[in-house]
Amino acid sequence: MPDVPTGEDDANEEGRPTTAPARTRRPRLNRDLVLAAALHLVDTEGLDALTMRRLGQILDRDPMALYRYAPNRAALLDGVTELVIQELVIEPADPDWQSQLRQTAHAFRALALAHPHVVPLLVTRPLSTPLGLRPLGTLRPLEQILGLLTHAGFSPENALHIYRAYYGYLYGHILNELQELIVDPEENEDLLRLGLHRLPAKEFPHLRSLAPVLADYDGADELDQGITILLAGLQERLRPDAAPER
Amino acid sequence: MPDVPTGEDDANEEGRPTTAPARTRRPRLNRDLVLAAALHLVDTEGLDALTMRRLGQILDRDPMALYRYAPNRAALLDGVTELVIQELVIEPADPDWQSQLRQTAHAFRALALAHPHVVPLLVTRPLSTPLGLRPLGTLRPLEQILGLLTHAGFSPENALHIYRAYYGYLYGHILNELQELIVDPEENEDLLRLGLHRLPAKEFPHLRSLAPVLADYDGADELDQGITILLAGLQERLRPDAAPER
DNA sequence: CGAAAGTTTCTACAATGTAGACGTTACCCG
DNA sequence: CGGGTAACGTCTACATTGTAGAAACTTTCG
Repeated sequence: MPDVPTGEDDANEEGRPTTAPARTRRPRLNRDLVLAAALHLVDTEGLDALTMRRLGQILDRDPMALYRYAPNRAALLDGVTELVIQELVIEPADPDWQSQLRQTAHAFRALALAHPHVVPLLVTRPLSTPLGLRPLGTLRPLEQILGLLTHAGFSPENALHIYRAYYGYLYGHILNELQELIVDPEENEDLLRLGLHRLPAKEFPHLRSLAPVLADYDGADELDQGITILLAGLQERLRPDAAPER
Repeated sequence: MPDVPTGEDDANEEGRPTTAPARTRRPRLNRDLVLAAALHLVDTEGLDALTMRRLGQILDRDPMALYRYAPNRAALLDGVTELVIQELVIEPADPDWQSQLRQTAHAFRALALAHPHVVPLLVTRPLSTPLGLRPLGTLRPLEQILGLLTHAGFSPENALHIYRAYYGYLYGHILNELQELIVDPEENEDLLRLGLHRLPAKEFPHLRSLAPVLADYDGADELDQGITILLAGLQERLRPDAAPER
């Protein structure tokens, strides 16, 4: 528990003779402040560190104060997810939809790598909320991509299909990449060798021999290849400017 | 809290004059029994229902007894994931790798739909364990797919790339599909309409107009299309029997 | 200055995961 | 078959968590 006042008695530091001094260093709370603090906490210490008490302590409030800004902890998590998703910027103006999608994919990847602990929320939290009821911020990328694609000449239905394949792959890639990466990259290779060495040679011949390849993983490149493949396939199957005929 | 003895005092039912009678209806516990019960619980009531106390109650043991079979709750969850993954069968013999991958994809999808509450574990739990240290059961599909692909003539490196793109898309599709489906399909359409209707028309024109299309979603078809696209792209890019030249 | 609305805190509680010591049962070997 | 040993199960206890409800404080505005 770092970066906390840690006063014995966590009242304000100087006594309170004057009426106004306690106000210093306690800007009025609001939802954005709370969520920002929550995100920071998750980023630096992981999901489990985000407890009401801990967050209250960081914001120098009683934990109960947080309930003014989120009805419960789950809502707080949703807020964090939304915050992260909102960082994603899409340029729906660009007429070159392929390069646009590619660029967005990399932006998304960067986002995920910047907030690895949030990714599990990102991919699973929406499972608890039906699409129609999600916070607007969460739906915006979907809308924008749809816009991008219809603007490029796809029928709405095809745009939706493309979006699904695209986001599907994107999510999956991110999960894959994080799985190979989240560990301390220093010991990564050793751990990998050691770990794979443990596997029974007869049962896992391929995996074992791939240790070196697994060790140097280029996520950006892997993503780019995947997107390329996908886009090529998509373009061939669903032509823009064509009637929906899939 | 259904299907539980619910005796006031949960000692054995008749007193204990004889020494052996309490044994009835209490088969000796073992890891598989515990995990099976855990999976069943998760399947029927969701992840949050899986508490040590609840599981102990179901197995008619003190909650502490479970710690003989899993060092902690997280390990239990991992066990459940592994259990589900092991249900996935892959036929590495089939020389037609494309149809094999397609078939496996559908098998995986079926698995996910059969255990929707486990999917979040499936995709995120591995994040906590470096690849080299995962339980064998978890790595087996990876190994098998690699086998399948090298057997089909791909270089090990290319096999790995294909695996990544493939599993990436697979994971992503599943997450997407569950997001559109997990709600009670009865009220699904209404909820969707209502939900989307809430969106500001100016900001979300495309999404709003897609409500009907969103409402009838054919996951199997969507998956199949995606796989087709991906495989086509892959085949074109990485030919089997060719030297690795990507 | 005083009332009303909005914030923050205090107190309290039920539920959870799990450590440690203790009892109980099953099994094995002489 | 009898006793010893190791595996299995239980009991008690505790620290931590989310959060309800009422009370106190702060700010705002008439």
